Amino acid sequence: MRDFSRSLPMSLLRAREAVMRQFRPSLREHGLTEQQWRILRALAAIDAVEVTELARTAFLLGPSLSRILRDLEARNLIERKTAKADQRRSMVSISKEGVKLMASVAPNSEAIYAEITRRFGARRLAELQEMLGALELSLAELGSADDTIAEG
Amino acid sequence: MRDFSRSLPMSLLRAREAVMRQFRPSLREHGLTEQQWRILRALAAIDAVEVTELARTAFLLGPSLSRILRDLEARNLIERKTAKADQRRSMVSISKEGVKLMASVAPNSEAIYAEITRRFGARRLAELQEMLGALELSLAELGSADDTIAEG
DNA sequence: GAGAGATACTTAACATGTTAAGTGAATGCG
DNA sequence: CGCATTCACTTAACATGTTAAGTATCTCTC
Repeated sequence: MRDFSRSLPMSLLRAREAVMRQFRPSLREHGLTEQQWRILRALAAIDAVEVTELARTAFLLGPSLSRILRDLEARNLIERKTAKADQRRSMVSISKEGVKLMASVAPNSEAIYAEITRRFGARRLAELQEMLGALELSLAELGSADDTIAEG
Repeated sequence: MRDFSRSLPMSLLRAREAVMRQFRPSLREHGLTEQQWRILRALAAIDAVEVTELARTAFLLGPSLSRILRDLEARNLIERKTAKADQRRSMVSISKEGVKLMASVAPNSEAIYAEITRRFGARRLAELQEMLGALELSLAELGSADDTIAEG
């Protein structure tokens, strides 16, 4: 069997960890986890979203998002109100405080991203991202192994 | 601020998830998590290792590994014995049952990996892995942002 | 050879990942 | 209309990620 430390999943895991390792301390100083930060960033880009849509954008599973939203709401970083037309849905938006927090974290975060880009090379980074996107696409058609079996 | 869904961390996260999505169902059928599988694979390649070394190989943090080893030991998939020369260290090895389980999972796992390689292209996959390794390297010098501050 | 410090883990505590089950609100259809 | 189904979440339960603290053992130095 192939040396597993050279397998694609491990390469991806290590690469991602190397990157996140740069950001975590800064986020931590502001009392944010990586996932909470993803949610705030996703919310900052829009007015309000449904939870399901937010899950897709922030790439989180429903249950994780549910818990995190509960906590972020308790910290007054986001706001929630049920949709008028459909009582099942709730519209989530970032609060004033949330915006303020983002503003205090963003500069540092941007600087770190810039340093990573500088070290690895902007062109190379773009190539890498292109390949990652292509990989995702080539597996998306496949669905999960389960789906394949179910469909067969 | 850059659309975060196009950021490097998100690209890496989505790509890895797309890949792992293929493997998880098969592992699940055998009652294994991704991390447990990593440990068994790491152990299969050698006779016995110390916990710390295993953590590095399987890319797991100590506390996670500690818990998982406890569970794998309870399931008789691994064996542990304290080193003679140094009572602090414990040598971990895969058990006969562990080997048997691996043998039952490996074929399917190999097939999935082969399909991924086929879809994405072997050459392209090698290029991607090379870039991921390079990314890791270019950030390794940097250490974590904390270290940098500490050193400055 | 005794005590301070380092080492190799383990435990603890809290946050998230993951799957299954639960809840309340809409929808579709006879 | 009535009611089974679907939908949008939430809760639950268990596994791992992450940092800090704890424990036992070893090492090094005086």
